[in-house]
Amino acid sequence: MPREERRQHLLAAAREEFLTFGYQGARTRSIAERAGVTEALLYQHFDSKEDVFEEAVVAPLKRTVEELTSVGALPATDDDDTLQRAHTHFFVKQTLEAMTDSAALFGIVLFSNHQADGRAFYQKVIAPILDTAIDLVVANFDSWSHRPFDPHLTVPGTVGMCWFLAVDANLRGRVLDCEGTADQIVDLLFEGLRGHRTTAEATPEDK
Amino acid sequence: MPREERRQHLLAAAREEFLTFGYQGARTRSIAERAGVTEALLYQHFDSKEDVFEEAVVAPLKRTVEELTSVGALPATDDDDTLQRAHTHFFVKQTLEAMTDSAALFGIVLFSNHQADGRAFYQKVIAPILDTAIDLVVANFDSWSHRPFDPHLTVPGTVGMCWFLAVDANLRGRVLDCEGTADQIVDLLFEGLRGHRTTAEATPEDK
Amino acid sequence: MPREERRQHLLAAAREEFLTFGYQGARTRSIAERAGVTEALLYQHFDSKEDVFEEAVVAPLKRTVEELTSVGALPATDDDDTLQRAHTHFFVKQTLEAMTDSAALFGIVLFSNHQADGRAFYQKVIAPILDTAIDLVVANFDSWSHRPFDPHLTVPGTVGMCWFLAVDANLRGRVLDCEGTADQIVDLLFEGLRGHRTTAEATPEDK
Amino acid sequence: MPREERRQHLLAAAREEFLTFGYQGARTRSIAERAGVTEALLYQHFDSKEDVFEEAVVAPLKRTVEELTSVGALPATDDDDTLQRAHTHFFVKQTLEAMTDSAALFGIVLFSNHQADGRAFYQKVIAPILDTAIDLVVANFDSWSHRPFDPHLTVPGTVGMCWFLAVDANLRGRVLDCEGTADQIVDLLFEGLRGHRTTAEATPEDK
DNA sequence: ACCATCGGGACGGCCCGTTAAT
DNA sequence: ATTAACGGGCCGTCCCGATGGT
Repeated sequence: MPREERRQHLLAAAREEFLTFGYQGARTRSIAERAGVTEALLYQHFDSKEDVFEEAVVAPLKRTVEELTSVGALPATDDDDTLQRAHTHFFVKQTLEAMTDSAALFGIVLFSNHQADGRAFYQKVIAPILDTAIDLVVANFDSWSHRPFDPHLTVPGTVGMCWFLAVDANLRGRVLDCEGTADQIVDLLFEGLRGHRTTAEATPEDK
Repeated sequence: MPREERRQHLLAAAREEFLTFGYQGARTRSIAERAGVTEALLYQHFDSKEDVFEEAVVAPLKRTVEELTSVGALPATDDDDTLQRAHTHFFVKQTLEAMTDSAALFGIVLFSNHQADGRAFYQKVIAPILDTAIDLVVANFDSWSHRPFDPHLTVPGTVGMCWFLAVDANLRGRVLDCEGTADQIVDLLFEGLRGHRTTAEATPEDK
Repeated sequence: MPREERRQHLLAAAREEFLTFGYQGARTRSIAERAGVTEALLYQHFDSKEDVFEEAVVAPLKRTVEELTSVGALPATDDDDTLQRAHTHFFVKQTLEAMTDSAALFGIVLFSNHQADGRAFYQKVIAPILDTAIDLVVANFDSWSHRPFDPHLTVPGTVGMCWFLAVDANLRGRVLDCEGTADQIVDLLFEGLRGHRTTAEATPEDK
Repeated sequence: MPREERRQHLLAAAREEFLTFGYQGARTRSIAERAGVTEALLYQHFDSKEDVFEEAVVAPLKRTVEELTSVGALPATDDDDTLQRAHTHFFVKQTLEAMTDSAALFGIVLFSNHQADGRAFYQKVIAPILDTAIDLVVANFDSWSHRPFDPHLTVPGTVGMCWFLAVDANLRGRVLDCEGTADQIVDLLFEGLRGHRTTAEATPEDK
């Protein structure tokens, strides 16, 4: 088997193992077995267990996060409420989709880490992208009409919703309808639960 | 030292250790050292590492969850929007406060567990209380005026917000202002971000 | 409870435990539990686990062996075959009875000892009494009529028979009829050693 | 070193250790050291200490016992006293030789076992072959002339003699002359069991 | 004086992550 | 790419002293 393919097999096996047992609970032996090879071979592709973890779990997560960042950075300025909303919808959907695959990975990295450094990962990888997103929202603050709100709360809050919804679906063994869920989240964010008197169309279609 | 006190010391030490390193990463020796005793003594108070984990981490978490359930079960029926809102505010604040202490514990239990059984814990402990809360919302559905929404999304979504906000504060090393945060969350939930035309007062006080 | 009685209880409990699990397998905790007391108390009556073993297992065994020696030393000289036979019968029966109680104890001491010193016990305690018995037989060698035989084989051989018969009964969960068994053994021994009158009487009572 | 060879080395080392200290007294670390390797390697060849015991001690013992059984099952029917005697001689000698190697192993298995299951081993392995031998004797009961006797006593008795003689030699640090000992034992047995011609020849050759 | 509770140094079985030598 | 091998360490607990209650 070509070297690169073998490597990918090993990474997939490692991801499974780490997801199931966490970093400390994962066994290099099991990883090798999952990939159908000997342990020694694993150590010809990677330097150490930590290296495997980095490549199998942390790296993909970083990639996911970076994609989200670039996505969020899209159009920046526009004075239209509708566009703002479409923009948010896109971000939320993207986040949900990312979480569908990676919700558990986040959990592992944040809470089951090698050296109590979930905090480090968060501060170095997650927090910055949240801050970027917040900055973006702040930058657009005047370009659309809205009630006053604090992006330092709404942005992490929204991400938290997405994460937990993905975790919930995952742990219940269901699949998340990203598109529909994104619709509802965005609607909730922009309109709120309460019926708006003037916008007469809301009341009749009560569920 | 009296038996019960020693036990509490050990539990506190264990909680620290588990929070820092996860279940598999925690060392029974370290737990004992943190409590200033030998490992042997630890095993006179608990049967096994798993037992320690159960008592130090899982049990308190269950207690927290149960308190939330009882809190959520409060008044049930009322036809006033304001009351509904106050009610929600209370629940959100309670959740935030619970999360301030236990956010990381949840992470540990869900993602760094002994036998890949975070799922089991979720399905047996967390999911039911979410469902209870959802049922409650459904029961009150007709007692107040609101736009159509799906509690299966908004309830977990709100909890997810609270959790992540707590995790965020925790990992950034900040403290969360539960009261203020609850205010904002409830406002966001009920009113949405977008300014409501009729309520003319929203626009001027733009940040 | 009076000190001596408590001590006897402890010794009995210890004997049980040692018989069941051997020296290394026995747990001082279990011994105390069997006696219904705490471990600490055990150590007020005995200095160490080894001390307990010595008093509960080795000492009784020595006593048993010494009784056998004194028994074997009885009449010493007599020129009568019948007396010789009665004498042997007495010794065999005594041995069988001793073994009924102590067969397993011998096993423990010889094969499950603390420090590989089953050999030492054998050489210091068992071998001498075998040698004494052999000397006795040699001393009486000319006082009765018999075929030539080597006491160095027949004496240990006889003891071996007794031991194994007791072990067999013990492990099968049966009780040994010492009297009847002794009869048969002696008959077997003598009709082999002693010269026979004629064959006539043997054949008819064939089974 | 090739796997199988290493395995045999380990088994030999284990046998030594178990023979010296019994099951509970044996240390897996010592076994490995005796074999000149680390403990970790021991556990790549065997699943557990008990597994090692089974393979190093119990299995060889079973093999020994089975050989004895097949040996004992030889010619079954013959009407000649001499043949009967030769037959017995063969069995006794075989038993003695087996015991020379395995006497202590028997002791270990019966008296120093992991879980007080010497009894189980006896009932499952030893008792059946004794019973087989007894049945064999019973089957040949009418094919030769002899005094009445109970094989349920003489068969275990003979085995007991052989065992103890081997144990005695072993613990005294001597070697057993199997051939010569077998001669004497058979002589002892038969001149007791079988009817005798006349006494005349016995007396003069007194030792 | 008797007894139990608290406490620990030491080690036993097991095996994990990792390297040489093929 | 495998087979053989190991240093080190974890969980569990065993045997045994002090230190207080009654």
